[in-house]
Amino acid sequence: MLRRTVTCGELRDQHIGQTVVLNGWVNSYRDHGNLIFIDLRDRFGLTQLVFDPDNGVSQAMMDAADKLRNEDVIAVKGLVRTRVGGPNPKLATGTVEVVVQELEVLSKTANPPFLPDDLGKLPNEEIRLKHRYVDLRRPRMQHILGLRHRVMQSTRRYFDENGFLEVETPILYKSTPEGAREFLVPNRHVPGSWYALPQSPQLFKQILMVSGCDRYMQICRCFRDEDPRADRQAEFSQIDLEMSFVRREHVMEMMEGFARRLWKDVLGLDVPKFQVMGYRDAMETYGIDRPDTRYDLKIVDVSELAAKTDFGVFKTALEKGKDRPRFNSKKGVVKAIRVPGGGEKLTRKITDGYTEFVKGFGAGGVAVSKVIAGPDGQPMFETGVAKFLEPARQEWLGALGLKVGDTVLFVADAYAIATKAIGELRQKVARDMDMVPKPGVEGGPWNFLWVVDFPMFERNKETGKWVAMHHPFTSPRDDQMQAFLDADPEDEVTIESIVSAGYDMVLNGSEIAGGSVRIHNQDVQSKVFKLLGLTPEQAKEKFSFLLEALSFGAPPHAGIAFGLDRLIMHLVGTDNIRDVIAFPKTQIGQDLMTGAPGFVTEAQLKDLYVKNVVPEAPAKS
RNA sequence: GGGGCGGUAGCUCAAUUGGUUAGAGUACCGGACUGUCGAUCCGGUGGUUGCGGGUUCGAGUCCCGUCCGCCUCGCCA
Repeated sequence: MLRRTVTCGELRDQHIGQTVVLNGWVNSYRDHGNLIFIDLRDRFGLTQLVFDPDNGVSQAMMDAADKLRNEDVIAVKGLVRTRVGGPNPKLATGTVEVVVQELEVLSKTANPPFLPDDLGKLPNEEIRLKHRYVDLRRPRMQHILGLRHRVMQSTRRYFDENGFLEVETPILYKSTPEGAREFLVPNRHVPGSWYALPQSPQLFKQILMVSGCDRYMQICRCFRDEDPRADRQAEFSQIDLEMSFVRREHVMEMMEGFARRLWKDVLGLDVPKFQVMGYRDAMETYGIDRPDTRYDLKIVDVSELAAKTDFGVFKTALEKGKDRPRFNSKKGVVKAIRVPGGGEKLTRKITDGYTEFVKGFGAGGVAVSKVIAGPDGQPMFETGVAKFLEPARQEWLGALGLKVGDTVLFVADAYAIATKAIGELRQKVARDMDMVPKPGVEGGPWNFLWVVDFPMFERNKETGKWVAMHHPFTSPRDDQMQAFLDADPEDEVTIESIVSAGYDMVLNGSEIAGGSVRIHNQDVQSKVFKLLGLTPEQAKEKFSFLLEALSFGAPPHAGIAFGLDRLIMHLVGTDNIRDVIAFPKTQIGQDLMTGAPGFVTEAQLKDLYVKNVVPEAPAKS
């Protein structure tokens, strides 16, 4: 085989006169009869080859070149020269071409299902996933694979420099049925016993701290058997981290430094200092715990003013029950968003759509009004709920900062519903108003944000039981520790007021990392388990190894995990997680290329003491 | 589990109100062509309209079921 001396992205004017060997795929061929051009492609770029009979190409070679087709794999030896037909500015190698002297066809292709270019419309995703090896040849996909690689390299460098130890943790792990649904793996040695695949290495990394590792990192695979989304796969990757002898600020500082390094290494960008926002502020002002601060559209609580109107919808909502346990006993709320310039852009049709939209989150609808210039030139309300606002016109204008041309949107409901609905509505309005910058390098800005001071516990909607908002190993904030230990488990008001030492890193409205200071004290851990309704026996059965470890000299420790796939999505500017995973799965967990998951033989099942109870599932014989 | 959108040639799409032999571009095959660069020109092959039923004189089109892909709610400690 003719082995390459240069890649297809390498040749420049300085190489003119050299004899080189190239290997690659035929990206396109332009056959002029007695003159044939080939664009040869590899991961590194494109180079134009010429088969030119005026330059000593034999008839046999012309015949062979004549048969070349897109995606054939070839090796060529030839002379680098200036392009006779003028440069091609679209190619990095566009000033030169290689006059072929030797051709070796390494592999002929069958007619490919599609051509791996980024020029036209992509085939549908089903086809791309089935022939993933063709799809991955596309420059765009090669770029993403390369960027992901660079992120992982940069990650390892940064944490190595900062004293972190890369340690692998088991994939075959113990089932702990809290949290996400688990993937299970039978163990043939003990009939009826099962491993679970880890939702995350959470407990192992804590135990590594107790083990004296001091600082741990791992780029690890995690498994959660829940329905996927555009930004979520059942099998995904985390950059998993844990540190000993630190408090919240130390972790946040280290991780902010990491993000800053990543953006510098990968994109060459300097990221400004992160904002820090309390969970409560995030919920009040943005209606979500991961605010997108790239656009303003702040949410304003107008309950007090709304109570003074004669609008029945507001009044009814304000009478609603006290589902606002974490903050105070206030009942229903009325929340509003001022949309600058909405009067023109947000048509009746669009705002009618908003009512349907918020119904999806359980709210009744959206009340709308517009601010126009009145007869005296001063702003006044018109359309929608204007007549209910007009009596207190100045108060409303003042409270919301409304100007002529604005639209104001209201959602009135019980606290949790109104907050969620208007938070989602805010994001939809921003898209409709074209206020959301494009993602990726051309877009920006990069609004990094820490969200802190989450509640420790929240009520499960169905069972009414306390559940840990982050996970059961999250510590109360240092200044809340004693209050937590002293708290009467029946004292609902106190329990829900306890704030944790957790933190989420949010980028442009998406959670890219989450973590917490961990409990390193057995008493605190036991109290958490108790509040979560675990008896000491149950806690022991599930987590005895952790409790035991904590009893044998546990250092204060804290950690965080980054969603690697989401990080990459931001860095490349895509909203499809499958684009950043080499071999992703579909919505029902299938790999369309390999056909996984598949059926297994009865003999395999018998070995595992597992019986198939789905009669229609055809087992292979 | 619920809601929405989609599935027609290898690929991207079209096909009037249910009406002739389901078309076009591209890929592929054959031919022409010595400076192209998403080459061009001429000709050709290529279809279980996802699958299974039903309605009808007649179904890509209407109805029922089902499979698959995507988006989404629930879910994701």
